[in-house]
Parts: sequence; C-alpha cells; structure tokens
Amino acid sequence: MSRVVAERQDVIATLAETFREHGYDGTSLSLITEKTGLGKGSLYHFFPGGKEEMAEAVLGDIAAWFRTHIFDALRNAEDPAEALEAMFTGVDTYFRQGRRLCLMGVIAASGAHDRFARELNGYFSDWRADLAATLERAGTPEAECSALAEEIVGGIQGALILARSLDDPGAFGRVLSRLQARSLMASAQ
Amino acid sequence: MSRVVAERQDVIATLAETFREHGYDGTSLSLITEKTGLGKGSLYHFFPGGKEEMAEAVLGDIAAWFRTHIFDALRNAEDPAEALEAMFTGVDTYFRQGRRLCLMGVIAASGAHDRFARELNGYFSDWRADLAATLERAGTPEAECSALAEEIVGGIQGALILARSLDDPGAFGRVLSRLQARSLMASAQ
DNA sequence: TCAAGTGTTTACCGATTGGTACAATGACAT
DNA sequence: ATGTCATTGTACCAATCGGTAAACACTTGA
Repeated sequence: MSRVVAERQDVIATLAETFREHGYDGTSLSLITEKTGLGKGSLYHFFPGGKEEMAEAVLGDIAAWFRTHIFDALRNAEDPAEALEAMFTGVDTYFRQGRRLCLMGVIAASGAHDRFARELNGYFSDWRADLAATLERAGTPEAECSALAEEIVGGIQGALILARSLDDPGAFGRVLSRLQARSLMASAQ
Repeated sequence: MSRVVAERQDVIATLAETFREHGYDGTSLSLITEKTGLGKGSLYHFFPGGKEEMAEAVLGDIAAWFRTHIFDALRNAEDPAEALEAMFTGVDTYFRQGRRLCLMGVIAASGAHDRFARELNGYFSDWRADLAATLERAGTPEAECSALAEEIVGGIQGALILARSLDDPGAFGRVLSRLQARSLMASAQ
C-alpha cells in the first residue's frame, strides 16, 4: 500500500519534469511511457482520465508543495521578514537557480491554458494574496502591498523565461535578489 | 508582386496569432489551414520548410517589428526619458493591455524552445542591451542599468503570464506602470 | 499566342496521436 | 489452496499528425 503511494508520487515527479521540459502538447503518451518506464496499461490504471488527468495530478502536487512550503510559511510565520527571506531562498532552490521552469507558467503560456484555468488562477492568486498579507505584516505601506506582491510573483515567472531564453540561469538569481531587496526596502519605510 | 507580399504578410500575422493562442506544438497544420484559409499546397508553397519555417518567419517578423518600433527608437532617441516612456506605451499597446501573450515567451516556455534558441536569445539580449544603454543615457547609475533592464524585460514577460493566469488583463498594466516608475526613479537619482 | 512562372486544389503517404480492450501476472488475505 | 484485486503487457483502434506529389488554373511578359 505505502509502496504504491510512493510509486505514484515518483510517477508524478517524472511526469512533472516531462511536462516542464516539453510542454503539455509536446508531451506524448509514448514520451511519458519512455520517461516513466510505465506502459499504457499502468498509466491508464493510475490516471483513467489520460493525459489531462496526469497533468491535473501534477499541477495539484505542485500546488500542494507551494501551499505547504511557501504559502503556509508566509501566513504562519511569527517573523514576517524572516518568512519573506525564506520564500526567496525556497523559490531559488525550487527552480534550481533558474535552470527549471515553472510548470504553471508553462501551461499558462500554452494552448492548454483554458483547460487548467482553475489551477492556474488558484496558484497565482493564493501566492499573491499570501505574499501581500505578509508584506503588510512586515511593515509595507498598505497601499503598496498588493501591487508589490503582484510585481514579485510576476517577476519570478518572467525571470525564469528570461533565464531560459538568454541561456543564462544566473539572470534568474539576479532578478530574484532585486525583488527581494525591493520587498525589504518597502517594509523598511 | 506587391499584392503577394501583402498577402504573405497577412498570412504571417494570422500565423502569429495562431501560434500565440495555441503554442507551437498545439498549432497543427489543419488548424493553420482553418485560420488562414489556405490549403496545404499554398502553405508549403510559401513556406517549403513547413511548420518550422512558418514559426521562423513569424518570429523574424516580430523581431523586426520590435527592432524598428522599440529598439531603434531607444537607441536613436534624442531624449532618452521620452524614449523610455514611448517604449512602455508601445509595449502596452502591442500586448493589447495584457490580453495578448508574447510569442517569444510562449516559445521559450514550450518544448520547442531549443529549436528557436537563436531567435529567442537575440530578441531578449537586444532588448536588454538597448534598454540598459538608454537607461544610462537617461541618468541611471551605471552599475544599475544592466540589472534594471533585465528586471524590466523579464517583468514584462512575467506580467503577461500573470495577467493570463489570473484572467485579469489589468495586472499587466499595473506591473508595467510600476516598472516604468522604477525606470524614472532610477534615472532621477 | 504561347511558354513560364505563380498559386491552388486534391488525393495520398507512413508515422504517430490519445485512448480502449483484455488477457496475463502478481501479491496477498482467507 | 484459492479467490480477490491491484497492476501490467500487448494488440488494437480510428483519427490526426506533418509532409509529398502532381494535376490544375491564373497571371504575365515576350
């Protein structure tokens, strides 16, 4: 039983990397079969809904990870400034210093975006809301919080695309530090 | 002769919107046939290299547009501050107030990114370089220019993805104004 | 008038797509 | 030992994929 769950988690992790690298439409079942080592029989046993259900599972998994590791940490932190710092380092690690794309962004920029609109909307609006609240707790002027949160969440997505396009992962870290510095400046006002 | 060129330009414009909306892998030849009203024969007459050549033509067209309307305007402007303002309003118009994605970003976030790596790299590095130079001419501290340009170019991409994901085009304009304000602040120092 | 492009239509190609059906296998509790 | 049920391999499906071939019409300059 527990082994089954663990294997399913492994499959989801492999699916995530495959979708990240090839996009939703670029990920064929044969590619999934190759990457996961699972035949169609197994795949459709775990995900009766086929490719769409696989992507949903992956997006759900990612959303859960961010919820527990980033969003909850922002909301529950005693020291909001500390939580902000943890968010930036956590994000830098998660996206492998700019070498890994965000699957939410990948889907949003693909033709499949309307099929997963709910997941995308939830992810980004949760992040924006929790970040804005934490910025305010950290002392950022109230009028500034929402816009700054929007700028940071969007900036992270853009930095990932920029890093990949320029073939320069370092660009991600540079933009990230600037965004972090801005959140510090705002809360020091 | 001139009509042929005009028609080809129309086809490229339709191709661009189709790729933007459906991504590279999500754009099939039958979809292209439907959107352009051209059969395969005509399509392969104009673009013997098939889908890849169509995308290349579109990317080339977009790069040329930005070169003449944005990059050159930045470089040749007498008043750099004015050129910066023109860039932000031009970008806002081009991306239809956040309702239109950037095809360069769409390709970068897709599995086809390595096939068009040269185009992507050229677009983003040109933009970054010309923007950085203009920021410096506008009085931005030298050490700040390159990083700020990077932040702005990336920020625009991220804002487009954010706007689409939140189904809130206005988010694009809000981020854009903040980026513009920042470029003004930096050059006022 | 006629040859030479320039476009377009239509039929077709093998390969691959996402998905289904089902028999075989395996582990495991009774 | 046996029945149950989760898991898997294989064969198969119609539809669509990107691309090719060749006959066809239209314009145009000589």
